[in-house]
Amino acid sequence: MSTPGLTSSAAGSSQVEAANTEGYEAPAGITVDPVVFAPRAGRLCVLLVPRHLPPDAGRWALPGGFMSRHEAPEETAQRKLTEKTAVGHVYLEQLATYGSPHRDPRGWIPAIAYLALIDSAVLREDETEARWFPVDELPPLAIDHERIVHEGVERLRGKLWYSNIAVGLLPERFTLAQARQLYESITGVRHEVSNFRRTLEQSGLIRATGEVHQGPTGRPARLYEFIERTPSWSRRRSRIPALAGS
Amino acid sequence: MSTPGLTSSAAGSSQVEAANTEGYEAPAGITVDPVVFAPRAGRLCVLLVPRHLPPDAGRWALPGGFMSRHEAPEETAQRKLTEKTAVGHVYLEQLATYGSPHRDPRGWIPAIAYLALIDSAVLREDETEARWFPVDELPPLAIDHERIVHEGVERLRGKLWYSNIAVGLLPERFTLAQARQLYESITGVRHEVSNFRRTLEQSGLIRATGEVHQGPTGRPARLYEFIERTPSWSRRRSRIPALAGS
DNA sequence: TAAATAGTGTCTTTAAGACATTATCGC
DNA sequence: GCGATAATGTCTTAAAGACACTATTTA
Repeated sequence: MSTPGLTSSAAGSSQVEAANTEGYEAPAGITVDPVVFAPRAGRLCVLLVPRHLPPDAGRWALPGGFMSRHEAPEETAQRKLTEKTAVGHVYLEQLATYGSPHRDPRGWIPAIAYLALIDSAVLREDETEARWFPVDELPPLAIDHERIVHEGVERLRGKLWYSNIAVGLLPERFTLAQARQLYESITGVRHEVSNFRRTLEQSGLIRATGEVHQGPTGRPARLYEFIERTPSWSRRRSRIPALAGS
Repeated sequence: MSTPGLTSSAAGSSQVEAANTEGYEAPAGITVDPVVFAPRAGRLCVLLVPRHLPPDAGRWALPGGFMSRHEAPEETAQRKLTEKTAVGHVYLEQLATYGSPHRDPRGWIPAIAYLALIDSAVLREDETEARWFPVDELPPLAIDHERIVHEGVERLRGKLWYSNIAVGLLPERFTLAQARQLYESITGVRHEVSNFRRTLEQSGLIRATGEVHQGPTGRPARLYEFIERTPSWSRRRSRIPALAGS
C-alpha cells in the first residue's frame, strides 16, 4: 500500500514539485479517491482509512492513492478498492475532480474522486485498518475529504430514484422490504409500503424473479432483481411538459 | 495564448514526461477544457478553435489550455474563456475529468472539462479564430473532444428543467417565447405554449418583472427573470413516493 | 378589421399520497 | 387462531397533456 514518496514530506515546509521534459511545471501527482458506500445495519456507511503520516495524521481519509501513468483512473480506483476491501466488482462512477493547487499541503496534487457502491453481501472487515462510518457520523477527515463524501452522498441521493444506481448496494436478488429499507437509509425519507412498491415497479428498473424469500416469520416475500446491472435510467415519465407528438 | 511547450512535440514519437522532486512520475500537465455553449439563431452552439499543431492539426478543439499551479481549475477555465471570447461572466460548472494516460498522444495529460454557458446577448465574434458550431453539426474534433461535447449537452439537457441552469443562456430579462425557443433548441422537444408557461412558472425559478417587451407586431410579451442567478434547483415536487409526515 | 403574437381556462390523463383491506407464513 | 410480515385495492391529490378560447398589439 506504499504511497510513493509524497506521504511524508511537507511536515515543515518543503513541497513536492514537478516539471516535465520541456521544462514546464507539472502537478506533483494525481490521486484517485474512491468514496466507497455500503449499507451496514440499516445505515449508509462510507469506507475510511486512518492516516498515520502528514498531512492530517490522525484523521481519517478516503482509501485512495496515487495514479500511475500505466492505468486509467477507474483502474486506479478499482485497484485501491480491492487492496483495501478484498471486494471484487463494484459500481463505479466518476464524481468530480478537486484540483485547486492549494488543497493539499504537500503540493499541487489534484484528486479525482469516484463514487463506488458495494453490496453488503460481499463486504468483509479483515486485517486492514479500513473502517466503515455512517455517513451522518463522520470522524474528522483529512484535507477536503469531508466535502468529497458529502458530494458523493448527494450524487447517490439525486440518482437513486431516477437510475438503477442502487444495483450497487443491493444483493443480486432482493425483497422490496430490503430495497425500501435501503432507500430510506440513503435519503432519510420514509416511504409508504404500497406506494414504494408501485413506484419502484413502475420505474421499469426491476422485475420479479418468481422466487420468494422466507423470513423467520410472516408471509414470504417475492424476490426482485434489477433488469440491467449496467447504469441505466428509469423509464418513468420525466414529468416535463412536451407535445405528445414529439 | 502560448500553450507552454507541449503543443508541438510528439509529431513523431517523443512524448513529454514529468517527474516530481521525489523522483516519482507525474502527469506532464493538466488541461482545462471549457465546453462553451450559447444559443445562436435558435440553435445550441458550442465554441471551438482550430488546431494548427499536432496532435490532430486541422481538427477543431475545445478552447482550453494548460492549468498552472497558480490558479484553481475554474480560474483557468474562466481565463481561457475571456482570452478567446471577450465574454465576462459565465455560468461555469465542472463536467468531468478525462484522465486516461493514453488519451493525448503528447503524454500523460488529464483534462478537466467544464460546462460554460453564455448569454447570446454578450456574444461577440471578433478577430480570434474561435467559431461557433451547432452541437448537431460538429466538425471533426481533436482527441476525445467530441465525447466531451456530447457529455456537456447531456448534462445541460438533464438539468434544464430541474435547475436554473438556463440562467446562463438567457438574457437577464426574457419572454416566455424566448425561453421556450431556447428549451426546445436544447432538448429537441416541442412544447405546448400554455403548458410550458405553467410548468416554468410553477418551478419557482422565475418571476415576472412587470415590464413588457413589444415585438414588431402582436401583443407585448411580459418579461421574466430568474429569481436566483446562482445555481439552484426547481421547487417542483420531486415526484418521489414519500410519507407526507417526513 | 385582419394578422400576429401573448396569455387564460379547463378537461383529461398520469402518477404519487393515504389508508383500508386481504394474503400467507410459523407457531 | 394469532402475530408477523407481504401484497392488493382504491380514493384523493398534484401536476402534466391537449386544446379551445380570449387579449393586445401593428398595419
